[in-house]
Amino acid sequence: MNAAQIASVLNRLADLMELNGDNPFKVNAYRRAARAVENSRVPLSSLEGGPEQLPGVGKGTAAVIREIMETGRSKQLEELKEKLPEGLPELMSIQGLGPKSIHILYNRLGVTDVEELEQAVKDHRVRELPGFGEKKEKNILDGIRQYRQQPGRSLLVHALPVAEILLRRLQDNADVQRVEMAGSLRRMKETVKDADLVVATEDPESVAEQLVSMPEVIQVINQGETKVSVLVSFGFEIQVDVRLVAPDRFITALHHFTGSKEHNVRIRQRAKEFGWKVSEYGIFDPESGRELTFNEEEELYRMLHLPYMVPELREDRGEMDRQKENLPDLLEPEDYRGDLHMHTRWSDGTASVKEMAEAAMKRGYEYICITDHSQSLKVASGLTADDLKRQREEVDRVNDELEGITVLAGIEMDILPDGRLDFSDEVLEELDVVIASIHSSFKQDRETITRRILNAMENPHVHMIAHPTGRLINRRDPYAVDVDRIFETAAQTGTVLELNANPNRLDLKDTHLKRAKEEFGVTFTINTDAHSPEAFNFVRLGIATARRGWLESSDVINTLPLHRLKERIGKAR
DNA sequence: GCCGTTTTCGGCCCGACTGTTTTCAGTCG
Repeated sequence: MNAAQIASVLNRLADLMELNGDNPFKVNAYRRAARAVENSRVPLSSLEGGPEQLPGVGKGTAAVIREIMETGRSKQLEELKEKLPEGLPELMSIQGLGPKSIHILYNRLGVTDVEELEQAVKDHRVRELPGFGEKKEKNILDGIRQYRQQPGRSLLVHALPVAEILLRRLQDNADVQRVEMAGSLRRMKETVKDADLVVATEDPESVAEQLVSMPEVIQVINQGETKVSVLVSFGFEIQVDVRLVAPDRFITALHHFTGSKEHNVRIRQRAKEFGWKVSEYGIFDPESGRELTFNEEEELYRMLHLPYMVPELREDRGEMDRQKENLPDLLEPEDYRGDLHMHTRWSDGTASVKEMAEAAMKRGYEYICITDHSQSLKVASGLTADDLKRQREEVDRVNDELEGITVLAGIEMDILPDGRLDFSDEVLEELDVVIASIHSSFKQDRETITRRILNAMENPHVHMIAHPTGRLINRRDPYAVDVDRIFETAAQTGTVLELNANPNRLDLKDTHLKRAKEEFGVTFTINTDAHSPEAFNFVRLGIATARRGWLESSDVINTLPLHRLKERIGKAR
């Protein structure tokens, strides 16, 4: 059991305890313990003095953690699972229903799943319960309908341009003094539920009017003094929440609505240590009655004697417990010197080698690497060893023609279902960069598919593993791969792991990056896997994800000048 | 369940909003 798995058991335990009607503070204690396990800088097994060394872990939760580590199970969890109907946790995802309501519905009406809840509402049995009424019944019905439609979370790559369009429109409004994105969008999470914006204005009414009268608005959900929510359609539907605040409260509101919720909790606890109160309106000193507002977020953090934390770090994944010098000096877009994974018309790309190189030059890259698919990937017109030789000639020609960029010749080679590689060592050693990846037999069991990737990493000619877990966000689960063994072997063999910046992949994801770096010392590469010149733009998402994973410039080989890059990937021993 | 240079007991983050309520509980972000 790794840290993430133990944390997941603790969280599950907290969910069920909550439904069981346990003391909310106890529930919260389990959630805190889960976060502590997940955020621990040292593996649990090497914690001298045991889990109770972690902040928020005491005798009780430590015993549970020990039990999970030793047996892989939790007796408490099994008892709760036994006691509570299977369908109950699902009810938590219905808007407006929380643990208290579900507890009552279950105990008084015997409601155990969504269908029974719907029936109970239709029979008007729910309105008879204490604390419920007619309106609540209607809300529950709406909640069920919404839950079944599941609009789900939007990909960052879709939501970001919408928010940017709205941002520009608001900036053009003379009544708007400042406007910024907030929420998970500003934190650059891989998916977002809605697009949050914060606006500083003296005239909220006029701004609200502008928002609700935009042509893309298909529904006004809420139009109040301080908040406008609209459903817009830009080829896909997304909810946009705009907060309207007085200019002097802009920064505290921006901070509050940027979140995350967990980070905000820690910020408010911190303020309390000084006897202050933090809210979206400012920092309030109950003694003097003074309320502080700010011009920049940096001042807010300084006020709390904290180092400034960029939005990508605000997840309560340890950032609040670090001194300034222990916070990462995050990777910046300017550090990025070249893309090492892309396709051309030789396989399934849309552009030539030269067109890709020219597009890369325009972006100021110092180098790129052409990595078309290998022979076994027939659907993508994979290249044979012979094709590779001819492609190398074309790469050489482009290098002669173009000044200021170096084109490397590589391959994205399939790891075959039986674990063999698609080319012999003799073919591989001719190439500048060898990326290995999986494009078939995704459904293999954990051991088989993990072994497949380990094999590839153990080959001295394989420099990198592309999209190591194979997940497609919202569409396909990761392979059953044991990521910890991948990280461990990557560190041992010097194999570089990819953060694939394709917006559907972002693989490795933020939490993997952080753990692979901190616990295993893995080195990474960020590549777009571009199949066209336009796709180079995705690097922005890759860099944002890397920042969410606490990566610094020195963790990512794409920040190296060419000669040092060559040294780094020359792992043949 | 956890925690303590004001506390080993009595707290545990803040405010808006809604719907159920004559003063508040639950949910949400």
